[in-house]
Amino acid sequence: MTQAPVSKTVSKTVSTASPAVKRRPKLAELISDDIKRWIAVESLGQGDRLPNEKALMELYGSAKGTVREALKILEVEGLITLKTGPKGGAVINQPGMEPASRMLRNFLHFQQLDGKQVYQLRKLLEVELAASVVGTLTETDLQQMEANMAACACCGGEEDHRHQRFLELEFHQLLAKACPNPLLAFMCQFLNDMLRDLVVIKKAYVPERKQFDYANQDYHRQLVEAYRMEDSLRVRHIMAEHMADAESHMSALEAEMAAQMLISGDLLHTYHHRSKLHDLPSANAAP
Amino acid sequence: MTQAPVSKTVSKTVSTASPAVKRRPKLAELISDDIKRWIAVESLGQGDRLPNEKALMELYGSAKGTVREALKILEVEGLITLKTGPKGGAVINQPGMEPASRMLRNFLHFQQLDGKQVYQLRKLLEVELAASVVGTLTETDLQQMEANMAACACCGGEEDHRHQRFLELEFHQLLAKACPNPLLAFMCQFLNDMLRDLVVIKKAYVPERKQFDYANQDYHRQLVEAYRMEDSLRVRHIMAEHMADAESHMSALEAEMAAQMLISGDLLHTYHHRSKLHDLPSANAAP
DNA sequence: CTGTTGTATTTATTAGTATAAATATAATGA
DNA sequence: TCATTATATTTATACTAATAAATACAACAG
Repeated sequence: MTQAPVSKTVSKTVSTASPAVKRRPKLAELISDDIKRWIAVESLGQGDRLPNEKALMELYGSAKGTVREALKILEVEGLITLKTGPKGGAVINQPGMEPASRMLRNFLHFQQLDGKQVYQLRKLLEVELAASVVGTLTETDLQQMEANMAACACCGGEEDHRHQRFLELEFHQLLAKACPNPLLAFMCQFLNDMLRDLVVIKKAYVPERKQFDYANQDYHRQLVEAYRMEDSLRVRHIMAEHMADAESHMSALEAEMAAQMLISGDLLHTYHHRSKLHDLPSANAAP
Repeated sequence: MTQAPVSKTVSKTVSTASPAVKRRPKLAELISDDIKRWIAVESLGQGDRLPNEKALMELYGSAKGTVREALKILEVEGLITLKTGPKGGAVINQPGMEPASRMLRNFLHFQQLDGKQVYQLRKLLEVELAASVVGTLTETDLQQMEANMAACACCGGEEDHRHQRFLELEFHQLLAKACPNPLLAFMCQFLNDMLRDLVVIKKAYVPERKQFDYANQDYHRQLVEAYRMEDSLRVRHIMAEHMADAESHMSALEAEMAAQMLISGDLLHTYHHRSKLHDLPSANAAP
């Protein structure tokens, strides 16, 4: 009815604005960008609701599918969640680290990244992070860390060494969660997640290095001790040693990572599922 | 015809696989995950083609819209690009840093991040990066850096100080591009991009501090000098000083960032466009 | 008051159709 | 022979309509 010219206006405005080089922006992208701008300008947050699909349809003069695609973009970016039913629809969601983490893994999947490079960063960032939480750790935090150490020490016998590594990394995640610098926290958590998934994937990862486990536990013990007396310098020193030690124990298995980066977190449990695409008669063709 | 049971099979398999807590995964997500798995397992890259929409429709026994949504997800994640025409369709694309960068900004938009925290990381990472490219810089790289310095020195007079900052950051981008560690390179480029957009947004950003510009130019000059003689320690020292100096000159405007994080890069030029959503009679409601 | 059932609302998915864009190929002209 | 133009084909893009699924809320029975 009256919405057709509206659609025309939008697409024309932007197609002239982006002068030459790139492709014509798709309608759904324009809409999602517009909504994003709206979120930013109105500074919406957690729980605020977008108009429902029908309203957006007539607002932008687009069809349902187009609006859905726009919303899908925002959903993939973690900015909204879509629910069905009344009180459903698109609600603003302040994204956690997962979307960013997932994208970073997508990026790294096609790069060559080895364990040495991971530890090049970990040696810097974990130390900085460790120092940055001195004085900000609550008693609850410390207790969680101690609980983690207890779990580590308890099942340290003939149990699965992979579980040890899990707990070891969980300790560092606790630290990261307490970090006041969100960027630093993100980077450390990302590195920990990568190492954790590496432990999952490489099932051969059971090199019976008990001494390594014991050393880690000792480092953690010393760290908590230093945290309790809020000795920043000591924390730095211990963590630096801890990371250097971990790097030196880095197995050859960790040397090549970034191969299975795409299959992250949630997808790991279905890793062995056959892809439907395998049944294709002839699909790919590389010139 | 025969594809209806296929669809049923997929949804049933996974709905039982994810036991309790989360919502039923949507069909489009399952498909996109499956394609992702396919990409990883077959280790496809750059230019390999996915089957066209029709083929995917009958392969997964889903409707066009669903397949389109699945492809949309992969497109947002930067893993494929969709083109029309013959030889068009979905082609694998190894994503650059942009998608990850965008998501990270989405995340940070809702956190509180200030300039101090940015420099907490920059002081570590830029130094490490600077040192890591010693010996790997090509003559071309060095010439580009010198060209950048020349541009910096030339327009240094009464010109726009914002342009100075642009060039200054461009110098660091050159370094980042040469870094062999993709993660370190990403993080440094991300920090630079954030600072760059900050310069764009804050139009009031013209504090006539010529001394700062001159100091930066001198640091850069010294860096290139040290790079030419491949003096790793000297590079570290200069960059550390450079960053400390930059932090000390950090303006109050940079203190609060992370407010306009959502409106990144490409969207900045349309920043003042009115959002269509503003015309809404009554949309949002926060309980 | 409590638990169940029904109903309304909203998204999710499907189906079909039509349009526009991009490319390859054939036809045409020089 | 070569370049240019026209045409046809392939493909995504967009729209319309209709059904299915899920949830909140109200009505109802115990």
